[in-house]
Amino acid sequence: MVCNNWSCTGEDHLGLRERKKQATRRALRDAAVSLILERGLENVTVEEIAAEADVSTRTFFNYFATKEDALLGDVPGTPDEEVRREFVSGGPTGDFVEDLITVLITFLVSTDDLATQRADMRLRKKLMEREPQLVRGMLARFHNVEMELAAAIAERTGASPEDDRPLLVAASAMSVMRHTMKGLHFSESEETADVRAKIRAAFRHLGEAYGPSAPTS
Amino acid sequence: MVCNNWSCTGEDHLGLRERKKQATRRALRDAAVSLILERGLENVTVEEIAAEADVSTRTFFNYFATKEDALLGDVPGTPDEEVRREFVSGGPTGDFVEDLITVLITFLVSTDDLATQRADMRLRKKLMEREPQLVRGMLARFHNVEMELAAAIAERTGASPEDDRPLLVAASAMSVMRHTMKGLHFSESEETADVRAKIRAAFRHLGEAYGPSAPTS
DNA sequence: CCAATTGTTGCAGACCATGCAAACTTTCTC
DNA sequence: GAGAAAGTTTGCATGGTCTGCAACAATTGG
Repeated sequence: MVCNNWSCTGEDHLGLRERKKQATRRALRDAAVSLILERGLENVTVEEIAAEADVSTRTFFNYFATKEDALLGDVPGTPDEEVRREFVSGGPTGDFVEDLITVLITFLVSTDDLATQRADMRLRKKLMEREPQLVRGMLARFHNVEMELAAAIAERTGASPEDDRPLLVAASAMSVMRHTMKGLHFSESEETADVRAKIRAAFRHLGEAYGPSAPTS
Repeated sequence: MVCNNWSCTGEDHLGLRERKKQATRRALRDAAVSLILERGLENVTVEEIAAEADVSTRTFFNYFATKEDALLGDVPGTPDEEVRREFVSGGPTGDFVEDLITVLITFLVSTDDLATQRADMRLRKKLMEREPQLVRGMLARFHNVEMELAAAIAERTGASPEDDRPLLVAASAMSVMRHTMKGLHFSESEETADVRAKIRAAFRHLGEAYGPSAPTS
């Protein structure tokens, strides 16, 4: 990978135009995050963010629809298409919960390199603590993921379109994921296996709480 | 209950001032809902809503912080205090899931009379279908409920403050509730017992999906 | 180097939302 | 009841968000 003044993350053989766009986007995002961590969501205007990133206010809105968008960024879009296909066709292990966890994890780690990813996650966590209103927007994004996940589950289990249980399972799985994320620190020492174990424990706890032999905890 | 030109729902022995306020609030809410169902969220301004309710634009904002607020209204606030206390102290049946369902149901039915309640719910459903953006706000409201619920669960189970499993259980319970609400029609023929059965079935399904003897569906 | 494409910018304008002070209405007190 | 106290409504001014448009600038491809 090659680094220059503008870009350090993407593929190299992109045109100048594309690289500049990525750079501007990142500059805006960074400006938004740092200013708002410093002064709070209400005390920073789009105008100031744009100025910090050396572009016009108007340009800000060419990149992000709202101020929140600049902060929450391009969080978990769709899962990796390959992972999705494997899940739908019953893989990789054949165990429903284990395979579900695999999919959930791919929502967390996207295409960027791992270090950047983790740093972004830590920043996002800080932002949420500073400005709880942002949780709102985050939940909305998760809702989109939930829909995708439900579709995948329906496909894997062969549920009929009227059957809405896949929606239920997807919704609760997203609860598990949200919950697990809250407990993560996104530090260097956190291994994927640890994350998997945590998610597994959460599912197990739900199974025990709601399952056939429901205890009182 | 006594009805007059302004108010038909609340207690009767309220002062004139209070009755007028309730009436204005309802007028604004009704105006917002009907205009937006008719023309869409983007094509109705606060000015128009206020005009329809015969108050000034400024007054609108004395009642609601945002346009969305007028639509989603005073949805599930806190659960009935009495129900909460009973749940916390291990009642009413002693079975965790059953008692949880009881609490969830009280979130759905508040102090208003049942017919109004159901009509409001139907309207809200229509609004959501017409304007999916509103789901966002609804999720945010549910998030508050989730926190309350988690606190109640923690209290009942005696979990220590660092134990975050109550949060997990509350989150998934809210998923169940959201899911169940989607399947309800809020018609006159829907009995509380039916609702309870549906929620129970959903919990059971989760228990089976994630439980010890996890099947592949 | 020219032409097509794409990105940036400023401007005008609509709308949302809040603070403030004046006018008005209800309630309280005597 | 009359008048003071408390609470509500309203207009006005202001600042901020966001969009459409048209001119301008930069990149790309031949």
